[in-house]
Amino acid sequence: MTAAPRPLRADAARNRRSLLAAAADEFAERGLDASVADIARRAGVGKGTVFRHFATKDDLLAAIVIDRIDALDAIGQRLLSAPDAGAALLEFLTAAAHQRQQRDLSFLQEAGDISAEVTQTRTRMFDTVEKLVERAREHGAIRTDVTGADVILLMCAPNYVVSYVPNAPPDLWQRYLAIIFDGLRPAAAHPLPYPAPDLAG
Amino acid sequence: MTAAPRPLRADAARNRRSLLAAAADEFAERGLDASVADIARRAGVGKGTVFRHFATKDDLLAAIVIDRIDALDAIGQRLLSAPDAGAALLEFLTAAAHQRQQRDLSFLQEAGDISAEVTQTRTRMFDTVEKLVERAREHGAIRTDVTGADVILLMCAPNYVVSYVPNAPPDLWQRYLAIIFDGLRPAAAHPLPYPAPDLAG
DNA sequence: CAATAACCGGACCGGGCGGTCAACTTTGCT
DNA sequence: AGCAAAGTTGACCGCCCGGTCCGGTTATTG
Repeated sequence: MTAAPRPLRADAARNRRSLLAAAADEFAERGLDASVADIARRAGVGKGTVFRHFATKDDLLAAIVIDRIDALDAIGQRLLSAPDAGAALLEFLTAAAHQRQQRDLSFLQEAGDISAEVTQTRTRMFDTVEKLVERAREHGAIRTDVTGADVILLMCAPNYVVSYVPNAPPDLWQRYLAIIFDGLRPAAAHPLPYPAPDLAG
Repeated sequence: MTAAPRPLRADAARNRRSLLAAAADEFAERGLDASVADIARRAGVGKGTVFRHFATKDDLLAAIVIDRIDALDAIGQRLLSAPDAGAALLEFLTAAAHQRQQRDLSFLQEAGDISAEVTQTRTRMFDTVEKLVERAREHGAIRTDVTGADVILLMCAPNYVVSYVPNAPPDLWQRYLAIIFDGLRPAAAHPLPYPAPDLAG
């Protein structure tokens, strides 16, 4: 499907790369409403060039988001065959938080349903998480009443929480990931007052 | 301090009230960048009137934020003399989440240091939370290695988490508050990999 | 019931945004 | 080297935003 009709010209490919990098940085610093003009300037490129490569600002965002989600999914896939299922889940969450900390990717979630491709990629990653959770549950590493959806939702909480600390040290998220993960352990085990949601809707 | 120099005229007072209500609703629905024009329309008032009552959009926001924080602080103060310190802390967090769920007040946090008065009010509430946490810790209701700052930071996580569920049932936050609170219990008790932050900075 | 001070409202302003386009430059093939 | 196709650029467009301002309106007071 969608076989690449033509290879990209050398300068175009180079510009595309700097554009993606600049956009990721700019979005990370300024949030979802970083301006296209600033992104272009940061990439050392005219504003028109941005729109040649990405029809819309949202398309640019989608390209970045898909890239990140795919990277996360790959990590998850690999961890599916790790020996300790509980440690694997924790490591996945650590990787996710770490990725979001390098460049604050809170916008990754804010960017809801930008395109069908984003939705699709995200669904793929959700599946992987579901499997990780199931495995951890079977091994008794996490309580039986939490689902993949729960973990997906809680996944970004550490970064969110830390984002309200003025000059936060870069690894502070580890503290809150630890607390939340402790809440997922069987030892915690107080009954949950509400059923888990279905993220497919 | 700041003794009211003149009572407000009847229509002015009425408009001010509708303006605050409309702004709260509009901010809740559209987020921090709801437009002043929309707020004015919703309040059945001209745009100029908004700026007569609140010199700036941020001032309007600050008025709402201060109101909410004060309400929360009052609840906290009351709970300081509750018999069960652990239950009191949980109830405070429940009240906080409930308040944020009625009208999504995520912007409450986003609205960082809008004014000195906001900072001051927030600091007051932080003190109350600190006391609640201390009491709960002394009663053995929560683990010894979590601080007031931890609780303050985790306080808004349930609402945040739920905000990414497409058509979330209104009480879903209870599930995530329960999980996170379980992570605060002594039973969880895995050592935390990072020291707690200082929110005063 | 005036008279006056307080208040209201919406046209208006400057600025920044996402996105377009036609003139110009670069690339890569022959 | 030469030339068509691909790529680049920045001025430009329409739009919406926060904030201003003044002519008209309304509440209050004696």
